[in-house]
Amino acid sequence: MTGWEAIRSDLRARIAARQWPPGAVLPTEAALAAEYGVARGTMARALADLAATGLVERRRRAGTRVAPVPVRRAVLAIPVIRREIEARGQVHSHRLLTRRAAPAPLSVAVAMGLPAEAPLLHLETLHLADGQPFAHEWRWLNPVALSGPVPDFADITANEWLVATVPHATGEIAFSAAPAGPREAEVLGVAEGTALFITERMTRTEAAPITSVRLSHAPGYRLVTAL
Amino acid sequence: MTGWEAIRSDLRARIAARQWPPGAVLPTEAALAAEYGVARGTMARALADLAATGLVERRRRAGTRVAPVPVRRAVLAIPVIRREIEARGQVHSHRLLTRRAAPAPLSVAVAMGLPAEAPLLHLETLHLADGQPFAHEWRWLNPVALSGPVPDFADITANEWLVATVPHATGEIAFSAAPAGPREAEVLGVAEGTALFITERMTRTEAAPITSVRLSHAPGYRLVTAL
DNA sequence: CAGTGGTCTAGACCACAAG
DNA sequence: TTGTGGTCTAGACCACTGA
Repeated sequence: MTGWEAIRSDLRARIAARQWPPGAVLPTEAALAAEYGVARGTMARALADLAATGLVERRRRAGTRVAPVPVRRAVLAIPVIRREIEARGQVHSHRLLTRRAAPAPLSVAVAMGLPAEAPLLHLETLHLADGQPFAHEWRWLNPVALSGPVPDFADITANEWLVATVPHATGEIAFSAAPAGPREAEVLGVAEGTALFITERMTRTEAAPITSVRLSHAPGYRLVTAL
Repeated sequence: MTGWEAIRSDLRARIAARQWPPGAVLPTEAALAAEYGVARGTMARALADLAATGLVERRRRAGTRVAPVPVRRAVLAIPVIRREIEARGQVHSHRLLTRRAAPAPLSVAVAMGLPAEAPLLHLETLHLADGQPFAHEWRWLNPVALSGPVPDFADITANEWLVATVPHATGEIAFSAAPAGPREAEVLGVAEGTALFITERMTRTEAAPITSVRLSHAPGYRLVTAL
């Protein structure tokens, strides 16, 4: 463990031991730096990290205090599906079920910030792990946002093509639960109404929305992270 | 926007514009610092932040390269339920449905790393938003990990009492979807089998496991974050 | 107004891993 | 072996905000 990480750990321990109970003010950066015998910059790094995880709150002039009602922050890793499946030691494959140009349904147009009926490309894909249905992907692509030609997605998934072509765009992601509709039930091989874990992603560049995708995961899917 | 944040934005834009395509190596810290006219420390800060979000990978001697297959990392804020409801402008209330000492069921004992039949305290709580069922909480508490007396939880929720008493412990959190069981259906006022969003949390100190809790959210619940 | 955190600098040494 | 990122230092100025 490096220096500033050791200091961070020690501060965590002292907070957990209630040396500074929730709401209490810690000594200033300068005082703590002196106590630990490090430069103020090092102390700042440790404290900034604690603030980033929501353990303490920092304000100029007011100082650093232990969060009274902590809002824990967890980092969620969101890999592409292929990676996710391969990380389990399974083989990923996919089947492109639908590929057609279509005007945006109203809900999709609103979510993407496009006019209703905007021309989009619609893709429907089934992802498989070791040949078993893993997730159903329902995607809308904005061809205007993509300069080059769009592949036919028979060999490469839209996700992988996009991260290679329009890498590192921004967006939002949402998680929810929903009953399987007729199409999801058929494709995933489950009963209609089965509880499914849903991931919805909106991706955009500064210039234009790129894609909106809804992933319905087969039963048993769990999203896990350290806290 | 501060200096290092502006540099981070600019680097993001240059990567998105494929000046450095996925897998490409960026100039060294020193070179970039010279280009932007800042100290190496400032450059390091911007690059470290990009690495933390998974956009670039950094290794000593090998340099900084754009992540070939980006694993995006999103920060998830996990507030206590009261805060979550109040943030929507609704009023939080709760009803303690069950409070009893009971031996741990096998699944709970395994999850908490305790011997089977370990004596635990079991709490069942319904959380309401503006009087409407919001979430059903099914909690197991390890009294051994709690030094002081345990309140009766009629007035304070277990969650709020815990964060005030055993603040800032570590643990894991998992999200999934499941059909409503008979109890959840009854308490939340939904049909049995309804798709519910499930949050499961395990919390521990270094010394001992503290609590295991399963939250079943009423339909319509969504967990949203920026990407 | 004055004290606090936020940021930046110029320099240094070290750990690591690629060549 | 040596170039790269990772970390640390001592100092400085500034922005914010509570007293």
